[in-house]
Amino acid sequence: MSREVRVRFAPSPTGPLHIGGVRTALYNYLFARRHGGKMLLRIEDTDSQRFVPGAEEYIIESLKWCGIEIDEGVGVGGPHAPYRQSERKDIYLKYAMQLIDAGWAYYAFDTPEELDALRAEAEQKGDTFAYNFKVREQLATSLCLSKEEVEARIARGDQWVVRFKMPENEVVKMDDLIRGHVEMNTSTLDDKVLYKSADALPTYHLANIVDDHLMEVSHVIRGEEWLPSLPLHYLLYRAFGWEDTRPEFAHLPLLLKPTGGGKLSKRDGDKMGFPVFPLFWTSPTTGETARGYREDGYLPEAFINMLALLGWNPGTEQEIFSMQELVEAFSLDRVSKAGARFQPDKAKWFNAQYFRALDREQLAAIYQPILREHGIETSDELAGKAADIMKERVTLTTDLWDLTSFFFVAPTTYEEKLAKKQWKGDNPAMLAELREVLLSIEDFSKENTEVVVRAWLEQKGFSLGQVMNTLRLALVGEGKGPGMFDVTEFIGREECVRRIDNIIANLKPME
RNA sequence: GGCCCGUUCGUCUAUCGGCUAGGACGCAAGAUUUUCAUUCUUGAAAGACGAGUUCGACUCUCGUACGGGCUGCCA
Repeated sequence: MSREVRVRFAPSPTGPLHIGGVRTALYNYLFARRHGGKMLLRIEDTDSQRFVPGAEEYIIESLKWCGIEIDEGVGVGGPHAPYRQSERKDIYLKYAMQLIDAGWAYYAFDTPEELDALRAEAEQKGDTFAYNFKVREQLATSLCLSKEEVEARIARGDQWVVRFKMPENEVVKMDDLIRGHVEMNTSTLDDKVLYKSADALPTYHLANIVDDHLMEVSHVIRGEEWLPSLPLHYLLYRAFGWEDTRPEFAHLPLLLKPTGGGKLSKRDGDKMGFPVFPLFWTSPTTGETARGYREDGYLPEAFINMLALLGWNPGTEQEIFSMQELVEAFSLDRVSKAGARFQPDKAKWFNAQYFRALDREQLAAIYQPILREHGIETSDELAGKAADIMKERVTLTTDLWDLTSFFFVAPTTYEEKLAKKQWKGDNPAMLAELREVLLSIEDFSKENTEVVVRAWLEQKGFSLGQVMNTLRLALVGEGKGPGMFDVTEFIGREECVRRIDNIIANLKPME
């Protein structure tokens, strides 16, 4: 049986998407593209309590920044619209009732308080309360209440939920594309809530199965935290009579905190010393903010490349992958089983690799907004050139200004260590002489300037290091930066002279 | 606690019974360099433990330990 590949990314809008979610979306996307299928975006907002305004927009913008394209779903539309579960409300009740009618589910009237009490009681005895075959006939459920009583309770407006009637002692045999064959005994499982009358909304389990079926999803690729509910999902497909079209499942290894203490979560914010979100986020309720990869100066291609390799590998030694290359190389059976700790240093390395591959036009586009923030108006050509000269030293795009500001702004202070070493003895006089040499140069290209200056220093018997470092002190102010002839060419003859005059006038020789 | 999943260098990983266990990040040393970087070379660094299967186990089986997930009218 081969059917059209249709996968979905189905986040819950309870806050910003974290990088684990992005990776899940990415693997879904790669799988869809690899097999010529469709990528859907469904918003699972069935928990009215945890809904966070702005989260959906954030998710969409994040995917867009990452280059993960949605073929069908929220923000795009499609044949199975709507794709927001809160807008599909009326669909689910019917299915919940169908399950009750078929004996696969039942009404339960326990209040949250009663359940809390039962849990507390069990805990006191060192037990864990489970809502299952052992207790369901002793509780306020349609399994033991009379039909009249059930109807009366519903009619009078008592709140109820629909629970799945988990069979007793049955071994559910499941197959996972990543983990292989998995078996679980239903006696260890409990009767999950499928539908809640309080807000007339299904829970994840029901909505998920119904929507995946209705939307003709062929493969469910999701985090490993869902593995324990797989038997329930299998049983739901069976209860609905949809086993023939039940999707294949793949449970991805979790992304762990770098400290090793559990799975990465939204609450980690950026307290780990690196962003856990793709984009900057401001909480609409608390006003709290969290850093994002985009704002921190990462290139989306580098970010994606890094994420792709966290839990998957191509089996070759290739490390740098464009999205297209990822699509071509991706396969679920090369996804690893063990959780992966996120490693911030590697993300930086990827970014540095991608940054140096940028051409001047791309560099200018990235650098111009940063320059403007610093009050520098310049041409795209010069912005691109400045960034290009220094690009091998850039890790994050936010490094750019620190690394290249001297191209645009003359130094006002001089690094003490370098000044102590260079601004003494004959060096000030030597620099004054070099000023005249520079003034005399007609063709100020770096190649020509270098020829002239080298000839001069050889004739004078100066050492290259001495001259260059003193000149660096005058033009850059610090012991860093590109080759000095890159600097002279970039800032031009007049600016060179001006900066030399500046240091001679303002910095007293050391001794 | 119960159920489930996992376990190769510090980290991400390769190895699908024959290994001198490979690569990458990071780290260290050296070389190149007008500074800082880059680059290049080299190095240190791993099969959780115990049984079994086998001519042979990192690879298969079982147990133990450890890690993780789930155990909500959250997803």
